[in-house]
Amino acid sequence: MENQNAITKIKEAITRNNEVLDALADLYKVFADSTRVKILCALTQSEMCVGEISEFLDITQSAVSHQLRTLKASSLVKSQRKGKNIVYSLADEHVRTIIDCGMEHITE
Amino acid sequence: MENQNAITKIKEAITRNNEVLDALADLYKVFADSTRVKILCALTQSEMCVGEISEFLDITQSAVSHQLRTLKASSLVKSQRKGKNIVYSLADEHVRTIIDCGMEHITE
DNA sequence: AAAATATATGTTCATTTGTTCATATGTATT
DNA sequence: AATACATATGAACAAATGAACATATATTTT
Repeated sequence: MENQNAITKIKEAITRNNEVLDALADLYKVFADSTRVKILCALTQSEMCVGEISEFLDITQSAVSHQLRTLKASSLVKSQRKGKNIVYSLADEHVRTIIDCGMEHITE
Repeated sequence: MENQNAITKIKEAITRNNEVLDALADLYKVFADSTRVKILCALTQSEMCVGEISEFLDITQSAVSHQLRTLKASSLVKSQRKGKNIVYSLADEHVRTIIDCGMEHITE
């Protein structure tokens, strides 16, 4: 059973990396919502405060805030107070890469 | 209002690409489940039939079949009958790329 | 210190999603 | 053709999710 052996090895590898794969799925969960994707996409262009995002996505300020919280918890965005606003921006370049990565699959 | 103008342009860009961004979120939705990620991950190593996947993930054959259906609908896997089995494999290299992309963010 | 402004949080509700169970479909083997 | 085997499908149900509403918190401006 040559092939069976190969399958067993793969099974072991998956089991061994179980937590990492769970974390991977969790990361994609964050990108798996069009509101969040749009927020992230906007932030690749420029930092923005909550009100601005709320205004141009045409959803409640509350909804935006909740989503930003999710994004922040996943270390995808960071925030910084500027005057009376809290300005959000991308945490690092990974976000851009991940978005581009997905885009390639779509636009082919 | 220099910055306001920039925001307006971003808003327009997001609105213009609304469908694409929705599709992007939909794509990520497929990766946003640990069962599916594990299936995809396994398939990067070798093609497999439903029974094998079911066995090593330790979930119902039915559950696997349902998830494979989702994966196929998103053009991430393809299937082919071989004898009495139906063997699934990755549809293209994009899957590998997308997984690697996310991995980088996690393992840092 | 009070009022105004911006953001965050708690709760509720409707919707979506993943799994299991039962069963149907389809192919291979006898 | 009948049986066994592998996969797919449908229904039901529990859990997760995203949005809105109401309200709390925090900072700035007067």
